[in-house]
Amino acid sequence: MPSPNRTTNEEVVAAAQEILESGGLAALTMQAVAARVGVRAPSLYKRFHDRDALVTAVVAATVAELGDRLERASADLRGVAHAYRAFAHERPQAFRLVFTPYAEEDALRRASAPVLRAAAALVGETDALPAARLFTAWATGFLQMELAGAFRLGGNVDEAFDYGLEHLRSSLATAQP
Amino acid sequence: MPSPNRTTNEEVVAAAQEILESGGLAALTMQAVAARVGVRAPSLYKRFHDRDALVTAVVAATVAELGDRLERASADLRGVAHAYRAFAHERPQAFRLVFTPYAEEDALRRASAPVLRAAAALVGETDALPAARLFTAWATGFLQMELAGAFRLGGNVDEAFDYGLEHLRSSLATAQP
DNA sequence: ACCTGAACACCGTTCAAGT
DNA sequence: ACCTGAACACCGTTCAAGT
Repeated sequence: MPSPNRTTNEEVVAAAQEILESGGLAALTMQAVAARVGVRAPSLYKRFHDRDALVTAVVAATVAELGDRLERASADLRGVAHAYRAFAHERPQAFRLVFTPYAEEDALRRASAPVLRAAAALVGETDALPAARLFTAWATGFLQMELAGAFRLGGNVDEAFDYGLEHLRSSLATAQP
Repeated sequence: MPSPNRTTNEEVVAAAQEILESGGLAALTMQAVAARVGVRAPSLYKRFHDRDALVTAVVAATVAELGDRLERASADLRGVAHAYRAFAHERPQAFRLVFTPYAEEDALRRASAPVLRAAAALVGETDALPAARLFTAWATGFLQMELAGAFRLGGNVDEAFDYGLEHLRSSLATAQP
């Protein structure tokens, strides 16, 4: 065994996450990632089949971290909502990739467990799934629009988020159509 | 004037839209677009400053078409919602770019006029803006998740959309928190 | 005036050759 | 066993030269 490993998959993914966040997806090149971990680009192909596989691994790591954040947030829907938004603000580039074909289904399901629990606490187990979907769709769309700058049309964005959150909370808590 | 124009900006954008929809953003190369309109890639730089400017023009055309569709839909929130979803299904690749920094703010505002009117019809002029935002965020997030395949976890997606739509409609119609 | 071939920098990817 | 230089195909972009 003349050559020990000079890096690890985890180190490569972490380097890729940093490059993604500071320069966007276009900056996430095999050469940039390789340089950051101290190897040459061809070495990365021992670890990831191609650039797409590396991006997929980056998104998987992002989704797992998002899930951890939601787990640690206060367990009601308000806590989950604000943790979700805080994560999107800290990692806008990575967040934008969470709802693309790069994301794998089982990782998304694991990360959504805290949302499902918070929804169940509000509306009961029976209606938890549709309620969680309604909430997640709204929060995801809101953040996507906020990150894209679609809210520059005046008005306080923090207040708009809380307005939507409280509206959804009260409507979910009272009735199911 | 020895050389008349061999193409037009509109033709270039239309070609780019077709390539985007059939092969995704990565397939939208200057060479592919040029070939489709019968010129060489360098000619496109007479019309668009760079690839980013061309993609921006593609998104602007998409947003304008989306606005036309929403205008022609039946003017209530149900009609607008289903027209929005139908457009996303027909043009998933283009739709995905609508809420990114490629989209320009004034184009988005024009396209959202029908949503604002439908919201006003439901909740009155005073609360139309927050209601329209709540609806748009939900619909956008739902479609983003649907297109990303995040709803494969069983259940009828059409029913989930209508469930969310009716829930939002009734909660908007009854009370503002 | 518009278009193009040629050129350059850069990227993804492969692979034979190094240690 | 892992890493790399060299090579190839491809892309964005510029520009002098064609008509």
